[in-house]
Amino acid sequence: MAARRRQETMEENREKLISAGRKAFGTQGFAAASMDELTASVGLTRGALYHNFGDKKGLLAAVVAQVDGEMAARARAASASAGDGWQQLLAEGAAYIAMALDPEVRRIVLLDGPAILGDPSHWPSQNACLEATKEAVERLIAEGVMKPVDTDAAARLLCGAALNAALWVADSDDPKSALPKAVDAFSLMAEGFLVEKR
Amino acid sequence: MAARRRQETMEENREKLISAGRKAFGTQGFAAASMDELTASVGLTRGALYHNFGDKKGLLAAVVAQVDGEMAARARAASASAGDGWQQLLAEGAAYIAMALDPEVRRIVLLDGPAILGDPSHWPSQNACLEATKEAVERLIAEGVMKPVDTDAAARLLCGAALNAALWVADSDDPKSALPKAVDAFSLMAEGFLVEKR
DNA sequence: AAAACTCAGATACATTGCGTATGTCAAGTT
DNA sequence: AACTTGACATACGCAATGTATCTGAGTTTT
Repeated sequence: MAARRRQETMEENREKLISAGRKAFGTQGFAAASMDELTASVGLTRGALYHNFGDKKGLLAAVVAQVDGEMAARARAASASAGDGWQQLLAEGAAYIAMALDPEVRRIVLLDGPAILGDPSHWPSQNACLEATKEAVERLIAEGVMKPVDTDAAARLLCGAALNAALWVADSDDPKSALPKAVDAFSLMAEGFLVEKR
Repeated sequence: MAARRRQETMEENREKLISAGRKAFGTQGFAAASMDELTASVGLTRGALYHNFGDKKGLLAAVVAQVDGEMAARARAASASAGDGWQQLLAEGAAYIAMALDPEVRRIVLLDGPAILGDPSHWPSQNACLEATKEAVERLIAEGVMKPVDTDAAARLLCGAALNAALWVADSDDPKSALPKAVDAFSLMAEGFLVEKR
């Protein structure tokens, strides 16, 4: 057996734990997830966990950062294939609503994340949804498309509306039919920020 | 000592526990609150807790129901002293934003509530914010003031935006100055639902 | 009114799970 | 080749939940 590099295996183990964390936190929730089971499921012990992430919250933070990053990437993709700046903002919103239909995302990023780690705007991962939305809002205000409002407030309202709507869609009796309703209502409400209606 | 009625003392003890729950859950959060300390603080033991509420979550549900009810009352009051139907809706939204500045409300109703008890729209207390908003939206659509959208979706978006904005205000560096920004942006965004701008 | 019964709450116990202190052995260093 | 480092394992203490059993004040029955 060829001697493995130390840093190499450590990185692999970190990745294993984060991956297991996504599964456990996503399905059972943060509180119910046992760190003994989690670490054993990837052939390690809690020793590895506490060495790498400090504590249970540390693993959650790492998991959140990873999921958040992936969400940002998908939102950018959705935004890029849209038309003008305004439609890009709407596309991002719709993308976030759609992403929040993933139970893992809901549980980890929308429910346990804020409850355990505190407000998303203070996360080390700098909550990608908020950042992206804020940048888009700043651009649109500069272009005179959107009315001049506080960009942080507007970004928060838009994200909050989208993500909260997603929670509703996911928990509704018929998610398939609720999704377009949520997206429609979101687009309509967002138009309140427009200088001139379309 | 006069003999106390059985039901009477039981009701008193339930009230004591709920009151202690508000304090403990509101300051320490659900997970960190010790039921031993909580019950002892009102001169009882966990026996009373588990007998009355089944488990820790049961107490949280009772606390949420109480706080939720009080919020609804305050929202109705704010709504009643506003002008026409549309302004009433905005007043309710502003009231919810203001209420969410109370740390107890934030922690219990906005953070731990959804994470532990599940989606607010399925709470036994029937989340008063959603209900009130939904009724207001139905009225306004019937009157032709608001565009015809799905009422559940619109209510969810409005509440989600308001409450999420409140979380932002509370955690911002300068809540005092953030609050009006949040209320302004909320009012502006809500106008997206209007048939004709004001 | 005395005996029988109920049940709200106390007491005691079993279980689980986190975090920490210490040990250990392979990978890296001199 | 001896020494050092540090990633992870092992073992332990502690806290907290939930459950099973007990008790006695309050209520009903005879």
